[in-house]
Amino acid sequence: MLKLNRTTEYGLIALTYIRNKVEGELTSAREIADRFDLPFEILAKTLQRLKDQNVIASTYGTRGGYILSRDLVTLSLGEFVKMMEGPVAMVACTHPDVEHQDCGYRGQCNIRGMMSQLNDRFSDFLNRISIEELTRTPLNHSITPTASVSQAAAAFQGGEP
Amino acid sequence: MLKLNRTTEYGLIALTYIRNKVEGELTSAREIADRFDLPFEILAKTLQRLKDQNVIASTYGTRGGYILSRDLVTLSLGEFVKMMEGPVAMVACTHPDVEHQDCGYRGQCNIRGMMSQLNDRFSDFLNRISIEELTRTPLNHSITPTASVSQAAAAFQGGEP
DNA sequence: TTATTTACGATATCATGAGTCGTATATAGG
DNA sequence: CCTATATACGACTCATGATATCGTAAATAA
Repeated sequence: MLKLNRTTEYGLIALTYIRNKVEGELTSAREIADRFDLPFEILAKTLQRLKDQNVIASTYGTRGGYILSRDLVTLSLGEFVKMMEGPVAMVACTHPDVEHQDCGYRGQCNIRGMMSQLNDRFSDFLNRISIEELTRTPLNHSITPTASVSQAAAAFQGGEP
Repeated sequence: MLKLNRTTEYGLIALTYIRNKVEGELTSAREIADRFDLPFEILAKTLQRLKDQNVIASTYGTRGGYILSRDLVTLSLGEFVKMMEGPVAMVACTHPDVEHQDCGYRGQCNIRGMMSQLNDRFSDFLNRISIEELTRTPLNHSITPTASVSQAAAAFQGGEP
C-alpha cells in the first residue's frame, strides 16, 4: 500500500512538536507520548534514532530531553525515511543498497531497467520535499481537524477500488 | 520501505510481456509464469484482476489466454497500483478512501494536514507516470541485465544507512 | 472425451511491522 | 547519599498482512 512506517509518522509528529517549541527548550519523550497518546517505548526509540542521526540532541538526567540540532531545511523526506526505515525503493531488487539481495530473477526479468528508473524518480520525489516544509503547522502545536481533506478527496483520482 | 507489492510487480512483468507480443496474439498465464519463473497461481490471480479492471481481456478454453484491451498511455501508475493494491497513500489515516478508519488520534494529531498534502503530491507523482512508459523495453521481451543500475546508484542520495 | 485454459474461493504459511519488557546509566534536587 | 526522572539499548512477544498453496468449477479446442 506504499505507506510510511509508524516510526516515521511518530518521528514527524515528534519533530513537528519539537520544532515549534521556543528556542532552547527541551522536550522529553514522555511529554510527546502523553501529548499525542503514542506508545512511550516506541516513541523513545524513535527519538533515540533521530538522535543517533544527529537530527536532535539529547540531554541526560532528570530535567533532560531533546532539542533540535539540525537545520530541517536541508533535511529531505527521502533522507528522513532512510534514517527511519532504511533504504527507500519502490522495487527492492534494483536498489543499489539492496542489490546484493539477489531476487533470483536477475537473468529473466523484463522490468529491471524500468524499475531502476522508477526508483530514481521516486527517490527524487522524496528528496525534493524538505522536513522543514513537512513539519510546519498552520497554528503552533496545532490540534486541527484539518478541513483540507475534502480538497484532497477532489484532487485524488476517481474510480472505485 | 515504501515498496510495491509483489502482485503489482507481477502485473508489470506480465503487461510488459503482453504488450510486446505481436498484435492479436494471446498470452496464457502459464506462458508468463514459465517464462519468468513466477508462481503460477498468484500470477493467474493477478491477470484475472487485470481482466476485472478491463486492462486485458480473456479468452476461455484450450487455446485461450489474455490480450491487451486498454490503451496503456492513459493508464497511470497510480491507477494501476490502486487496481492491484487498493487505495494509495503514504499515510493511511488521511486518505479519503480510508478515512472512516479512524486512527484514533484524530483530535490530537499535529501532522494530519501536512500528511494529507503529502498524499496528494504522492498520488500526483504516481499519476504522472504512464504504464505505457513503464512497460517499454529497450529490446523486445528483453532479458537485459540492465547496465543503467550503476547510474541509478550514482543518482541516489548518499550517506550510510 | 481429454487436455488446456480461465475463474474463484478458502486456507495455510511466513515475513515483518508493531509493541512490550527488562535493565543500565546519567543527573537534578532534596 | 538517595530518589525520581530522564535517556539508552537489547531481547523478546504479538499482530497483521503479504505471499503462497490447495481445491474445485467452467469453458473450449482438438
